Parts: sequence; structure tokens; C-alpha cells
Amino acid sequence: MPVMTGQGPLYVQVREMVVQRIISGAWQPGDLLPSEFDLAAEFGVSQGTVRKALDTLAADNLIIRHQGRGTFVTTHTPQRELFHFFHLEGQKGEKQMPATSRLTGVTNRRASRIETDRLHLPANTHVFVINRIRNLGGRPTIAERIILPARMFPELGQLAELPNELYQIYEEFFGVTIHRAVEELRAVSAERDEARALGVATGAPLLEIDRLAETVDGTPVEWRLSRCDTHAHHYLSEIV
Amino acid sequence: MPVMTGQGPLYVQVREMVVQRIISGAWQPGDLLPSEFDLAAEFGVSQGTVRKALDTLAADNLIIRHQGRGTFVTTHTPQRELFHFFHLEGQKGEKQMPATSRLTGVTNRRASRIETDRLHLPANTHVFVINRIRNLGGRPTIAERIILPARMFPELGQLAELPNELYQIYEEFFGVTIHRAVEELRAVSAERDEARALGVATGAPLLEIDRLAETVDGTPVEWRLSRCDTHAHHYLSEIV
DNA sequence: TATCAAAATACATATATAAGAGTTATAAGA
DNA sequence: TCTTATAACTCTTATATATGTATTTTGATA
Repeated sequence: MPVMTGQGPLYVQVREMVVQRIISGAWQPGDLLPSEFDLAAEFGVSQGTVRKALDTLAADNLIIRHQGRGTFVTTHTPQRELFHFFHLEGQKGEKQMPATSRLTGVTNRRASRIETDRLHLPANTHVFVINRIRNLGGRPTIAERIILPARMFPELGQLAELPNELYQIYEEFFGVTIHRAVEELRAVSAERDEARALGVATGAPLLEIDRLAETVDGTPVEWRLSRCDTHAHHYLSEIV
Repeated sequence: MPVMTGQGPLYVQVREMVVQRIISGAWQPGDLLPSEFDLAAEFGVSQGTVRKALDTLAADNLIIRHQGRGTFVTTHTPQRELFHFFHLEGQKGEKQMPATSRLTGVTNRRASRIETDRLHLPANTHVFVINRIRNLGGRPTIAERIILPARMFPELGQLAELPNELYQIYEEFFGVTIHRAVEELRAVSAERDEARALGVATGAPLLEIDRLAETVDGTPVEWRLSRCDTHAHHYLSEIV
């Protein structure tokens, strides 16, 4: 019988117990959770209370529930990353898988001051820096720099291939699951190198997306700076 | 006894009945709905079923529920518009009420082709066009054009003052409640007039926010094009 | 001003039925 | 006899009802 926290409504306590098991790795991405009735017995609450807890976890995308099959810890697929974490689409609303990426560099170096700030790293920490150009609709559209704490991504530089969608790789190879991201968008002027790489004029307007991605426990694990040509694409945001 | 649609789960039917009453104006923004028990009696379902329906409506911001007080149709306040529908914030995350706006024009004219397209208007329809410059942190930051169907906003041009936050005005004076908005973001170059108004160089990069705002029944009622200086501000987007 | 009652949502439990998915058993065909 | 198709069964989530308790808000009264 696991010990309930004793704080707040029962369904919130159940929720927190489940989150803890996900964070601790007891339940891995893709794992099947026990049934509602089994969890109710284990936690000493009613099935309805477990249901309410699981409903909130599903609403927050920590689990996914399938009638007749069960309840699973959310896991990354390339499709999920594209539809959930990628907001660029074509002018007619087409959201296509970026077909190709040109990797322009993967390096391991000491983190800069701003990198340690952004990723909450101790001083003198190493990071991996991934630079690449992503194509949309056949044209170079995004110049991207990704900063990852080296200690969480050991041997990243030795992977033979890095696909366009990285989040499944983070999860499978390094046990790092991205749960949430905050993006700040600005309009900036293209600098010479990226202008050349994207096929636009130096000084042309680019949409800069400054993303910090976190795991379930709130640890920032990826800083991604994308500079996007928005001639044929736009960033979509829906407010309800 | 209202007639249930007969399609799908009961709680979905209850939800649709409630939405219909909001759309039809039987329940106005700010109105207090009958209690769960009363609605259950009226619709001939259990209180738990009404609760489930109301929970989904609350999750979609159509109603707001207060323990001990009751359930209310969501209504606009300037604060809600700012926190919910306005995504520009300062570099440190400050989200302040734009203190001033300079109205540069309100005109009533025939809608252009693209305006009829965007707002689903018949040909030869009139629109109100509002142009203004909005200040953030004391500086002109947003050049904005708002297109509204004239027939839904009669006598808009005769209002003595237009505040920064318009959605409460739409609701109070014209019975038009904004429920949802879709925004497309691009990086563009500042044209001469707006550059001068915003105090930036002609050709400087601006963040263009192209917003279409809809009512509960999906009718597009506002097309808003904002061109923003992102030197001191950024657009925030959260992905969970 | 403090207290109490009424009203309403919020939480919790218990139980039953419906719907969907997967597995196993049985029947039919080659 | 082996393989394939179908039916039955089991498990699980999804829906629905009923009931009780807890918490919050508001208004009335002393």
C-alpha cells in the first residue's frame, strides 16, 4: 500500500502518486498502467476517484487512454512531435513532415553563460550543440540550433543519424521525455550565414522561435533556437 | 422538457443543449445557469451527467463555475482579454495592460474580396475598419487594423471612445461574444507608414499576427492584423 | 458584527451497463 | 490434418445513475 501524501483531494493525491512513478521511471513511456480497479485497490480509494485522477493526467498529455485496451504512459512518435510540438504550416494549412534536414554540425563544448542560465546548469558544464537546416516543401526554411546538456545525452555525437524529429530519440536512447515547451517568438533580421543557408537576402525578416523544452518534472533539457523563413509558411496558434 | 438530440452520449447531448441556449441568446454572457440538480430535472438525466457536461463546457471556457455561487456563462472583461487573448509580453514575462492606444481611423466601407473571404461575408457587404497604434511599456509597439462586419456592429463609428480591449465592447454593445481565435504569425518587413508610427526603420523586421476571431457558433466576426515591434516584447506560446 | 442557514459546486463512493479491444475456442473449408 | 474464419469470452475504458459528505459563498437574523 503506497503512502498517500495526505494533502488535498484524494484524486489529486492519486494523480501525484502516478506522476511520481512516471518521473521515477517505475513506469516508462509506452508502459501499460494497472487498470482503474487495480489502482483503486492499491491506493485504497474508489474507482471513480482513480478515474478522475487519470482523466486529469490524460488532459495534460501525461497518459493516453484507450477503451478496451488500457491506460498507457504517453510516448513520443515522430507524428506526435510533428502535430503537437511543431507549429509551422503552409499557407493553406498543410502540415507536412519536414522531409529533409541538413546537419551542419554537432559539437560538444563548454556551455556559455546564457546556456547555463537557460538550462539551469551548473557552471563549467558541457553541452551538445546541434546545428542544422530544415527543409519544408522542398526548400530550406528553418535554421536551427539545439543546445542539450551533455550529461543527459551521453554519446549523442556518436549516433550515426539524427532524424528530423528528435524527441523520440531523446526518449529511446537517453530516457529523456519532453513533456512541455515554452516558445517566445520574435521577428529578427537574417544574418549573412543563415540568409545564405535559407536562400533569402541578408537582413530579410525571419521568425525566431526560442524554445525551452522540459520534462515532466519541469527540468529544462533542450534549448532550441529556430530562425524561420515565413514566405511560404506561418506559425499557427489557436486560442480557445 | 426540452427535446434531447438523441445522438451520442447523454452528457454530449446535454452539452449541446446548453451551447444552443448560449448561441441563441437565451442565456447571455454573465448569466447564472440553473443548478446542476435543476438542469438534471429539466433534461431528465442524472446530476452526474449534467456535471460531466458542464465540466467539458468549463474546460472549453464557455462557462465558468464557482463553488457556492453557481455556474455562469463566460463573459468578457478587459482582464480576460488581456490574459487569454493577448500573447505579447515583455522580455521578463511582464504582461501589462497596454496603457494607451492611438486611434488613427474608423471607417465604414465596402469590403474587399479578401475581407469577404476571411469573414465569410456576401459580396457588396460593408465593414468597419479600425486602425490604431497600441503602446506597450510606453512605446508604440503594435500597428493594428481590425476589420468588422458592419451589419454585426451597427453604429460602431458613433461610439465616443474605443478602449484598448474591444471584446467587452463587442459583447455589451453589439451582443457579439468572441470565443475562439486562430492566429498565423509571420515575420515581415516594416513598410514606411507603419515604420514611422512604430519608430523603427523602414524594412525593419516586424512580427505580423493575422488573427481571425470567432463566436461560439464558429462565425468569424473579427479579422485583426497586428504588426508588432519585438525589440522589447515577444509572443508567448506554451505547448503541453 | 457574528452566527447560522440555505444554496451551490466540489469531492467521494458504489454500482450497473455500454462499448471497444484482444484472446481463445470452435466450426468450416481445403 | 492443418489452416482460416467466426463466435464467444474476458478485460478494460466509457457512460450513467444514485447517494452522501465537504467546502464555499451569500444572505438573513440576532
